This record gives sequence, C-alpha cells and structure tokens, in this order.
Amino acid sequence: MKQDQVKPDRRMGPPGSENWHAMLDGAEDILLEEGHAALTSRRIAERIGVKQRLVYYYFRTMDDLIVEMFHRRSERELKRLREATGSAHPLGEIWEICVHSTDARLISEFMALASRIEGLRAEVIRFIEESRAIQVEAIAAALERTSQTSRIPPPGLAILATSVALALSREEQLGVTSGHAEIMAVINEFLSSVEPG
Amino acid sequence: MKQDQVKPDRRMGPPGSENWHAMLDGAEDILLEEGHAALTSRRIAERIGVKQRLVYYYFRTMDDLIVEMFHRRSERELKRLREATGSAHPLGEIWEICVHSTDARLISEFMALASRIEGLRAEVIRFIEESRAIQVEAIAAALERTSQTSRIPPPGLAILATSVALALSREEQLGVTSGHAEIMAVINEFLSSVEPG
DNA sequence: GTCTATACACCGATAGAC
DNA sequence: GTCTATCGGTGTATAGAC
Repeated sequence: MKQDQVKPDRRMGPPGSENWHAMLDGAEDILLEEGHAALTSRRIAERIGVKQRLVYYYFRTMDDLIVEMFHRRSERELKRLREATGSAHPLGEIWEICVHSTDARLISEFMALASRIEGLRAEVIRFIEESRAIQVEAIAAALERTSQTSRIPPPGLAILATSVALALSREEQLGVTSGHAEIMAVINEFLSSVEPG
Repeated sequence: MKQDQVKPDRRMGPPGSENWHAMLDGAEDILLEEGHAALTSRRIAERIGVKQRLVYYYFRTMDDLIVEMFHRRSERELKRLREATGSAHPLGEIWEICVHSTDARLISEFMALASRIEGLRAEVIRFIEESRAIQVEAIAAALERTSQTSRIPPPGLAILATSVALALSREEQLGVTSGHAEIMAVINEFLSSVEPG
C-alpha cells in the first residue's frame, strides 16, 4: 500500500482544467457513496471515462488528490459564508449553510482521512479557524445591531452552532431524531430574536 | 476487494475467548492509529502474533469483526453511563464519560464505516438512542431534584451535550481551541447550578 | 485450535509509445 | 494529453493438513 520516493519533476496536467475538476467531482461522489476505502485512482478513472494512468497526470499522488478535493470544497464554502455576512439575515443564512451545505458522511470521511494525511489535516484546521472567525464576527455584529447581549459570548455560540449543526445532520441521516425539535426551537428563537423576520 | 457467498456453516471460534478479545483490541488500536483503510485481517493477526487465517476462525468476515468491535465498545459505555446515574453527581460523571471515554478519531472512523456496513449502522443507531435516553432521564431527575427549570428541555440538553463534547474532543486533537473556554464556562456553570460541589 | 498454502482481485505508481 | 502494459505489493477468504 505504501510507495515512497515519487519522482518529483513529472510532467503534470493543469489544475482547474476540465479533467482536473471532473476527477475531483468523481472522487467526491465515490467518497459519499462508498467511503474512502473505495476511493482509488482506478474507480475515479472508470467513473469519468478515462484510463487510470491519466489520474496520475493530473495529481502526483492519491493523497494530493484528496487534499485538493477538500481544498476546493472548503474554498467554496468559505466564499458562501463570506457572502452571507453581507445579506439581510446573515446568521440565518450562515446557519443554513452549516446545516445543509456539507454532508455529515463526507465530514466523517475527511476527518478519518485527516488523521493520516498531514497536508489534509492542515487544510482542515485552516478551514475550521477561518469559518469560525467569520461566524464569530457575524454573531458579534448581529448582537450589537440589536443592542443585545448573550450569556454565551460569540466564540462560544459559534462552536455551539457548528457542533449542533453537524450532530443534527449526522443523526438525521441515521434516522435518529430524538431531541432535534427541542434544539431547533431554541435556535429558531435565538435567530428571530437577533434577526427579526 | 469484494467477495460474496461466504460459506454459512463454517467452524467458528467462541466469542468472548482470549483470542477473540485480543483481536478486537488490536483492531481498535489499528483503527485509532492508522484508520479503517489499514484495518485488515493481516494487520490484526500480525499485531497480536497469530497467523491471518485465525482471524477468520473467530470472525466470519471483516465486517462482522467491525460490528462486534463497536458492539463491545458501546456495551461498555452504556454500562458506565447507567452506573453514573446512581452516583452523587450523575451529570458531572456523564459529561466526563462523553468527553473522555470515546476518542473523536474512533467516532469518525465508525461513522464512516457505518455508511457502508448495514449491521454497524443499526448498532450505532441503537447506541445513540439508548445513551440519549439515559442522559435525558438523568438530566430530568437532576432538574427536579433541585426544583429548577431549564429554557431548553432535557432532550435538547442531551443532544447539545453530546454534540459539543464530540466537537471539543475533535478540535482539541486537531489543535484548534478557539471558543472552547467560553463553552466550558457555560457547561461548568450549568453543572454546578444543578449539582453543587 | 492453529497452521501452510493458495486462489483471485485490486491497489499505487511508473515506463515509455503515440 | 492520453494511452497500453507492467511492477511489486496488499487485500478477503477458503481448502485442507496437523
């Protein structure tokens, strides 16, 4: 399974090209449907209708491909979060993004992969820190706008929102719903008190 | 990678025996240290000093071994939770169990595996529901004991505790700590208001 | 109970032709 | 850019001896 000393100066395909995106798209689908044990260069190639060799023309190693997959995804999500802060109901939109944008299955797979791929772990940390910073700023601004104070300071509220959104999403996929309605009621109450409408 | 139609009446080793436990212990270590892509019959055998063939004497398939591994773990944790409800500070102990007993990496691996192993998914659902029921009962009892009411009803508090405990554990392992102190302050405040001391 | 030996499939990564 | 062909290695699971 392990192979060292990859040639460092191989001829490579251009990032951002059509095949490059198609491979990452295919990789995400496989990760979602079959898990990372099935995420292989052969399956990616088969799924998008090219030969396996081509995957190694666009990505130096499979680990590189995985890191790039997470990077592309997190950049998109950070962009959406930043755009949400400028809207009429920033907190409501940010909450929606947290709950719906990213599949709980995908998160589990990336977390598991991050334990053994150093480059991915760095990307995950960067994403968590950046998204939390955006959330904290949005929460603080919303509280100030309505002259409210919260018993829990903004950084605490941010981590609370993130963890609950992930847990709800995960359990919903499993078919467990006990306690969900009660939590949603509290969250909706908070949102409408800070962002009327 | 996939092999169907396993012989249904093979001679099998006894569950609960020394080797049986040793194999599950080894499997947990591998899952923690290297992830589920490295969780193979060969590595388990190598780790505990037996030949690969023996793993298939104690477990019909690798999926069976994985389900058994989760089952053994969850039974232990449910037992600890039930015992905690009878102690002097039930909520404090339950919180400690949630935060420390189960590694966030292990959870990620099991969640990822549960997406593709039906039997494991059923075990995970059963564990979540049972542990939540224990928590809800303990929270309700503690509130009643101190004649307190909470804006968030017990089922909501239970899911909140679970999700926050998991998120804190995961981020701590990654080295992210922003917002953690704020959340812990709120939780400790709640705990000491319900369970003085 | 535990072993050797083996079938058969799949994987990462590369060499080098076109 | 995309391909065929290939290396060395790992995986699940079984047959059958001791």
